[in-house]
Amino acid sequence: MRPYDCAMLNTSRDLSAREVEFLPFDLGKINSAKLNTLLKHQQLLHKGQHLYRMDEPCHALFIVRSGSIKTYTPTNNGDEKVQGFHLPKDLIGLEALSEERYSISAVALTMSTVYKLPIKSLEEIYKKNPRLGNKLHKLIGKVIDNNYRMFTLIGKKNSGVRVATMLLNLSSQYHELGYSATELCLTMTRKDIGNYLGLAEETVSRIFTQFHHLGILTADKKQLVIHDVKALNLVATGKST
Amino acid sequence: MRPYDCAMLNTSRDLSAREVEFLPFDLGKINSAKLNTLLKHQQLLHKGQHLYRMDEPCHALFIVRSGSIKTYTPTNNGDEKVQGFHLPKDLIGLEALSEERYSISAVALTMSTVYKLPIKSLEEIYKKNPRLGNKLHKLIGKVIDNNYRMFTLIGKKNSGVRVATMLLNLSSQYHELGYSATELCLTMTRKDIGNYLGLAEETVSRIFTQFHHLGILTADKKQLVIHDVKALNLVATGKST
DNA sequence: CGATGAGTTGATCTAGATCAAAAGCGGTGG
DNA sequence: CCACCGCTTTTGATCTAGATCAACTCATCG
Repeated sequence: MRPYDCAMLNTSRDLSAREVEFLPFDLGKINSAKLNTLLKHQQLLHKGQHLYRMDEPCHALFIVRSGSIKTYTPTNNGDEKVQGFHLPKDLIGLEALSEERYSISAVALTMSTVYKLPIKSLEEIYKKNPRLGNKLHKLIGKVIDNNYRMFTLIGKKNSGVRVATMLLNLSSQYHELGYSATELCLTMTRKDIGNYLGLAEETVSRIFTQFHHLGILTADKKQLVIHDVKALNLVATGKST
Repeated sequence: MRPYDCAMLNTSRDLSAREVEFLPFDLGKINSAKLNTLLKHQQLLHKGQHLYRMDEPCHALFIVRSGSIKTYTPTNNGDEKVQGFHLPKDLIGLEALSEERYSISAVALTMSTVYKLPIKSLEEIYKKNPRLGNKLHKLIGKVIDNNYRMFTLIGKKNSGVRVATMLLNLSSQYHELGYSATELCLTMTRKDIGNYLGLAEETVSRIFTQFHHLGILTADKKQLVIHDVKALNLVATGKST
């Protein structure tokens, strides 16, 4: 299977059948004309370009369509806390619902496109299309559920488990998108990975070489090849030595 | 101001004006009869009793009305990861929206009461009462926003900052509920606090005595008195020595 | 080309974990 | 009422995973 390709995409406003596949909803009865009235516009982001910044007023949520988005909290001292890496089908911006103002920032790690879901249209979705509203709820639940998994990972697990788990998550997410689960492109730096997992970049690097020596994977710069998914799973579940 | 009191509460089905104050919604136009059709039943929990357990099917969200609820993820080895402590007005159970099955467990730390919000009624809320639906969205946003703060706290901050921040959060939450911000009852053990913050219980204990020596607080068993909120804030923001 | 940033590897240090012991304190049952 | 057990908390001593510091190698790029 082909590895994920961040190649250029069509950026027209209307959703084609192919694109609709990429939405995290089971669209069933909803035709794309109807959907277009809810998902207004899509937006193209170049590498390094921000989708939104902390403290900006929030008028919309976003669903990633292609590429890779990093969310992070800037800290007083110029540093940052990486909060997540978001691939196609991911919903982002929920954290802003409470204050109608983004409380974190989102930046494109590669050229990316996102669908814009105006907050005003949420009400309409719930009213006119309860099934879609239900899907949205499930997505919200998934975000929160995933957060709890992260708390366990960062609060209780050692560096090897953290890195292995993160790589497996990436792998399965790519797989669900129809790409290779074993050969993929890390869109983020070692430093970003470390920051996300509560580790130093040197530690991440060491774990990578350690996994390489165990024959589990090969990580050459951004290119990652997983040779032994089973072994990686054993590490992630703490069942390895 | 009186410290939070976990005393016995009336457990009748209908909401009195006094109780309505305790809901996290700005109820404005909504009269309590109408609300009763949405918030079915309330539930009394004794100390140690579970509200729900991981893997159980989920039919409802809950809003804490009184007492103190701990959520946690049981781990394979009989241990657990504490995910949160929930006080009145907190919404819990969102993580179950994605699978219609709870992915964590919730247990009462003191005698508590909760309002039950059946998932089926969510649709109705959005349809018939968009204002209330909007409030629900804000609550969801708040939960997620708070999760990001926790990621930063646990991924980047040292033990002193973690404990100070947690105590200040508790303090301000009690304050918002109309209780003393400086004199409060810790409903959880040191072990729970440590587990929640990614620290050993011994570390939490040491931080408490350290804060005591600095004149910041007195923690005698469950009883906490904050003597110097300003200093505690300095610690929490990393601006202290 | 120089420069700047990403990645790797080695040496050293330290915050906080772990291990150990003891004290306090309910609760229970005879 | 007392003896006992189990749980929580505290404090001290020791250990270690991972941070930090430092040096070097590549790529990429204006």
